[in-house]
Amino acid sequence: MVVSCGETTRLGISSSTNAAHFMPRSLTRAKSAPVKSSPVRGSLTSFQALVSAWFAVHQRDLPWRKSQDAYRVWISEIMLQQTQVATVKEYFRRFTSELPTVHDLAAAEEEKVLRLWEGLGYYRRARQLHAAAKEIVQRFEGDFPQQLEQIQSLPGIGRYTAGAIASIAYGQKTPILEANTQRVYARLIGWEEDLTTSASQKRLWEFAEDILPDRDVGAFNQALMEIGSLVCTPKAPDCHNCPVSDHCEAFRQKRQEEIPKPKKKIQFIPITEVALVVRRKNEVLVRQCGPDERWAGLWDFPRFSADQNKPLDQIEDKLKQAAGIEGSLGDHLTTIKHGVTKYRITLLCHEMSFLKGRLRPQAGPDGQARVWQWREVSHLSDLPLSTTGRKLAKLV
DNA sequence: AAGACGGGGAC
DNA sequence: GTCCCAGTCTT
Repeated sequence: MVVSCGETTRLGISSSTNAAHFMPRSLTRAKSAPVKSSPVRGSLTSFQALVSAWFAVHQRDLPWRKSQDAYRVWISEIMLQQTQVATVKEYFRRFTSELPTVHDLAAAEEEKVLRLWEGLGYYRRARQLHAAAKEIVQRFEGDFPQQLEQIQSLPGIGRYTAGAIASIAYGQKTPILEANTQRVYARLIGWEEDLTTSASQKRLWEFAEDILPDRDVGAFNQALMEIGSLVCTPKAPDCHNCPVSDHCEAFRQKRQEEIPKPKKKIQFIPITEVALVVRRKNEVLVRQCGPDERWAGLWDFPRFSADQNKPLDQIEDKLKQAAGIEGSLGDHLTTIKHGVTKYRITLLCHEMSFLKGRLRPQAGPDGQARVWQWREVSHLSDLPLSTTGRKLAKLV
């Protein structure tokens, strides 16, 4: 490790190899006030310089890096929550092209916002984004707030996203901590414990704050995430091409594959469901999902949980009870297997022809009676649907 | 502290 | 198949 003159080593003034006695008295520190040791192995300024230099060369060309406009930074950060960069790219382009400003978003119909979000998942993000835009127009007169606390007060914005926006859009010295940086930081400090405990989170946020440079914080934060994404990967991290391997405790111990501890895996629960394409002339029956269920705000075909062994048992009764209409079960269309959080769903899709009855009136998510509706098949493209709903709609 | 919330990329 | 992803919000 190279320590340049004047920098503090990890051992601070207790190091016997530093050049303190060659320096003017004014640059040395009194023993009675020991300096806080560097948060990383070696010197912090060296670490920061290596991170920034690496980023200048290796950063990807991403659509949200073309400007620092707070609105665009915000949209990208929300889209990127639990969602990979590759997936977000095209969604970001389309969304910001259709709704270029916070005013456009605030004024848009929810249906339009959800349609732009369709396929991205975690749809609450889209509804909260929409709600936040309205709040920004009302509370902040259309100007995206700059104070960290105000940013985080917006729906859908937690500590990570607030820190990301404040640093990237406004250059504020605010820390971030997300999937990439949790892994990077845990390795840098050789953190042994499960990352999900509150003690671990506290330590990692503290580290994130301790390493911040005084300038270009937004680039620095993005650089650490980029290193996590491209170099310091969950499996087989590319330590020999890592700009900060000299500063990494896990690498020093050759335990980068063991740190951080793997997350405990979730036990999947297999379930069987039936979706119905209920036809009445050139219309089909659809339903808007309520605010407290999966795909809240999106539309879906009538869908029922079913017994794995006899999934179609009493299916006509289930439809009658839910929607108030009578139908006759028809052909099997397709079977779609998909996962939602901890569930592995086998979805049997069947035709059903309309016989008689009037749709049961029910209050929709906004209080209006439109949970169940007949929709022209040709207009299904206007409705925001879940991914399975869209697959089914394409077959209709 | 744990669970809910989606869908797809990468191996 | 498995693991993981630029998290947030609610129990």
